[in-house]
Amino acid sequence: MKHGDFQSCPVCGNLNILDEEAFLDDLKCTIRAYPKNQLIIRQGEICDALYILTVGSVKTEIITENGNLVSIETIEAPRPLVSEFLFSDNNHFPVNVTTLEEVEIIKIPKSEIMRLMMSNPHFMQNYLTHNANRTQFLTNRLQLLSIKTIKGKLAHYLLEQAQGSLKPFVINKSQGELAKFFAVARPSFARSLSEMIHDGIIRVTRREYQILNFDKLKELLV
Amino acid sequence: MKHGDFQSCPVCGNLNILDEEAFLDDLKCTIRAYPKNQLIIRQGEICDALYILTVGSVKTEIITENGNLVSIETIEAPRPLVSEFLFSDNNHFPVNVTTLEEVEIIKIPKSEIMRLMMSNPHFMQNYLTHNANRTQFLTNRLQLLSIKTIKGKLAHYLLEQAQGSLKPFVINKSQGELAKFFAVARPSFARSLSEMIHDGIIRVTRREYQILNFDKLKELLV
DNA sequence: ACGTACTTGTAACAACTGTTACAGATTGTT
DNA sequence: AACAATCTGTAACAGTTGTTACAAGTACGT
Repeated sequence: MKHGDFQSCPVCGNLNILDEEAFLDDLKCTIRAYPKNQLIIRQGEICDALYILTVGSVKTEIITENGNLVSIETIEAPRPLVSEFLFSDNNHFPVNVTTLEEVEIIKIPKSEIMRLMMSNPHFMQNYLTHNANRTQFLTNRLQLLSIKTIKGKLAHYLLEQAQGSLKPFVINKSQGELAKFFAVARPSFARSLSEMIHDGIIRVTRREYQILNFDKLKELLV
Repeated sequence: MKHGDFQSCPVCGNLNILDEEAFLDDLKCTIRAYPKNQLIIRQGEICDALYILTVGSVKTEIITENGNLVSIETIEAPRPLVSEFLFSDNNHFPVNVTTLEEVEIIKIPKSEIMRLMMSNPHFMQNYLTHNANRTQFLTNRLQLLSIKTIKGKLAHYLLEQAQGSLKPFVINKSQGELAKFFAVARPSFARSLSEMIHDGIIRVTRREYQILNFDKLKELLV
């Protein structure tokens, strides 16, 4: 079977696998494709396998009690999906996962992961590092959400994305998606955005953003 | 050396250690005590060891760009501190850790953790499970912060704490601490709280909370 | 090129939250 | 018991955000 780029996955890469086919056969994993815009993991479902996205991209979201969706992130192949929950005592997915395009996913049972972990120190190290990175991502997300104003959130996010450069950069999200990312209402986000544009702090063309005034942008964090 | 309850730590427990003294001596770890109200880990510092809190309790907080503090959680012995960041690529602590009382902390170098992980499957399993639980905690925190109203946040939190019971329960945080936990201003929190009391939804005596009307409380989530 | 689905801009108003300030209550300490 | 430190209640006002609604713009497939 032909399949996606397995070896450059942050968890499954660098394992010194000579024969990938034989390795995957031996692993008792299943490979499956899903169409675009399909909900493949529901919040609350049991998590007893590691999912590896080898082709395509997905998004993860939380459903809040009032039915709102808060986006967590978009994930692009090759990368594990929600690997950080596999070993938790309460092994239920805390998020929804939805495909953004046609995807291919390898599903590896938890028992196999345990075996791999024991036998392959590289795999273990990869897994630990990946999960630690995930936690840092979530902590950063927490910090973003704890900023009280929309302009402050956007400033935090833009400063992070721009990485100190004055060059324009693309944020591949619509305003609606950004609003969900910031957990705010879409028209409110649009208002804050247009005020910042009007004040000459940033410039926006389609999904291309450019910071015009770093100092004013940083002031919005205060 | 006498020290705290090491063996019931979620990561270090159940390791079939016969001689704890010998184990700790062999581990090249250091044990150290800190006084009350001391900042022991600063946000941004390098993280290259596992910290295990064996006596006392600490709190963790994030400093946002505008200088506000957002509390993440309080941690009680015995438990590892910020173990979830030890293996990240960017190995800086993303939080401050401050003692709430006199504490004792065991510090184990990262290299020793790697060795333990390889040689002791129990330790590895413990570590994985603990970190997975931490990630679930953070995801839950994320969900809480994404609720837009203060009453909604409090409702979410109280419903979680009460666990379906009508009996009073204690939340060991002041209003100021709860406000920091919810990332809102203290007087705003007090106002929302007093309105909910006035509306007969909850009853509060000191730090004892009781839900009087589950239905109305759940409505606040909408 | 046409239509559909999605995206953006904007307005008016209600609702909510932050800020600042101060007085009174509670707690822990000496 | 007295003191200091912390915590709580509350008020007025400004500032920010949510809601709803609608028009206009853009992207995409056939």
